[in-house]
Amino acid sequence: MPLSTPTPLQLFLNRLLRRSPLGRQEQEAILGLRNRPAQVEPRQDIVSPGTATAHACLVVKGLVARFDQMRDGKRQIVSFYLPGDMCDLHSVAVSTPGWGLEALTTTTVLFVPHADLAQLAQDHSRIAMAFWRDTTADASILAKWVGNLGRRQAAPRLAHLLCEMGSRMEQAGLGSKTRYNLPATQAQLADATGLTAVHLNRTLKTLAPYGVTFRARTVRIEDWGPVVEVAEFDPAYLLLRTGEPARAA
Amino acid sequence: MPLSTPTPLQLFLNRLLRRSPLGRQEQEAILGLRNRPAQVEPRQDIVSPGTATAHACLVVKGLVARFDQMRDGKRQIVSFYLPGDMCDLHSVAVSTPGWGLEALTTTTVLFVPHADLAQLAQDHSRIAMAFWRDTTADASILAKWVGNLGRRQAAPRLAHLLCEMGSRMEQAGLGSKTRYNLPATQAQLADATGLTAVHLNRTLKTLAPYGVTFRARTVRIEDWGPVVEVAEFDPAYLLLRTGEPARAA
DNA sequence: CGTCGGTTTGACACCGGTCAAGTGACGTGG
DNA sequence: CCACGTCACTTGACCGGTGTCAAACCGACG
Repeated sequence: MPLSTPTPLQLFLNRLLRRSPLGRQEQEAILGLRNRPAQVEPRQDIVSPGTATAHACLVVKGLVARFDQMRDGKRQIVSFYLPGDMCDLHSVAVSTPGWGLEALTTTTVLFVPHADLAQLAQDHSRIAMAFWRDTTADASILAKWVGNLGRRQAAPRLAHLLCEMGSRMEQAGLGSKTRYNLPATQAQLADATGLTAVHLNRTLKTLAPYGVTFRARTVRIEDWGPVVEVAEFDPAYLLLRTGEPARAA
Repeated sequence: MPLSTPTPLQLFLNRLLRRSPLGRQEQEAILGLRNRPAQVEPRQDIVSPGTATAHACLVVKGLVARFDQMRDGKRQIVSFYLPGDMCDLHSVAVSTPGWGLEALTTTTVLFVPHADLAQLAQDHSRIAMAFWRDTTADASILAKWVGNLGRRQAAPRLAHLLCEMGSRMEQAGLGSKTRYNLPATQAQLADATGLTAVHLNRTLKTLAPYGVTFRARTVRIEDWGPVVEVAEFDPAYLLLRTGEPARAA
């Protein structure tokens, strides 16, 4: 439990603790991580495609997207990062060029040196495991997206994304899964669902009868059940712990 | 370098060594992993969707696919595993139900207990890092697939997959990237590319002018360059080390 | 010779892309 | 306070890429 106002690194620690038990000493090591805060304006690339970095990037406030860019400039958003998420944690294990990171809204981030994270993982096996788990959770979401893009039509596809973001938002303490702020444009949601902006707009309307609306950057889902139904959404892949955060022995 | 006939676990070790340095002791620990071999027939599920397992699954011979299944029975293949690949390494970090594993051809696998792998990671920080890297490489491929499915048309999409499989086959020592055995049916390739079997067949034909053929389960690419071009294929995301395997200090 | 799984082909329907125009909210500068 | 530009969203008409359905083909194997 965070005692006072949560520092940015607390957010990250909390996320880890949701899935992995960590001792007091390990928790302090994480909270003591060196870092450099930065503010990024909407539509600005935090990391341009093809650039290697020496820092992971913790989202503190706002919304960040990782994307793959085609030769003709088309973008496919490959994952969203919410406050508390560490964007490039996997790049501690492997420096990963080839993807870009874009701030979708005014965003506050913390840059944390890869080297420090790697050192932590080396010194504390439980932290190593926690990082690995965290990366695995991201990978699990990626796998689901592959299924979503490959085998679902526009409406269930979008519905699935909105269910996912709702669940993640709620779990991050940023709203309820049936009503949350999603600071993205329709064009960006299109980039995430593999649709065009025009068709995303139309698809959004076909979801209206189900009580799904997206206005003023706010997603509202009147009735969770039916939407989950069309989306075939099963949150298991998010690997959320439902109960208390895991505790160290 | 494997000295004598490579044991199955050697395959796995080699794969790890391609990306991570490991000392003699660590290498021996991996080679000494408890395991249970098994043979699986084509089209048979190694792990049914929704089942949790206590074992990771090392492919020794053949081809395995991880897939996501929709309510109506449609499948989306989410990743392919070649000999030497550990199918569910990530599930050591998090037990991941929700996906199935299917043998595409007659396949030999080795089941390795999660617990033993976890123990190894706990005892050897370099092994932990190696596992993490390995998982990260898989995740990188997943991310690329998201881009591929979301923003490319059938022909470049399929071409991209064939380039990827070629590169991976070659690197696993199972052929050359321009000519390799891919023991999958067209329907299964369709499941991987998010197409229907019918359209996959047609798409295959549109690639013929580029010198791409798939007959008798063998992919042939007459001229690598132009195909890479239409596919927009850049192998960086495979995170292959081009030079010597990394060595421990 | 018959069966079966996999592949190939054709005709047709439909989902989603493309292009283009129009609306509405908001901020800026006159 | 209004004129204007910008950006996101909306709508319509049309087109093309894929899906669907159904039949035929083919090679492997009994």
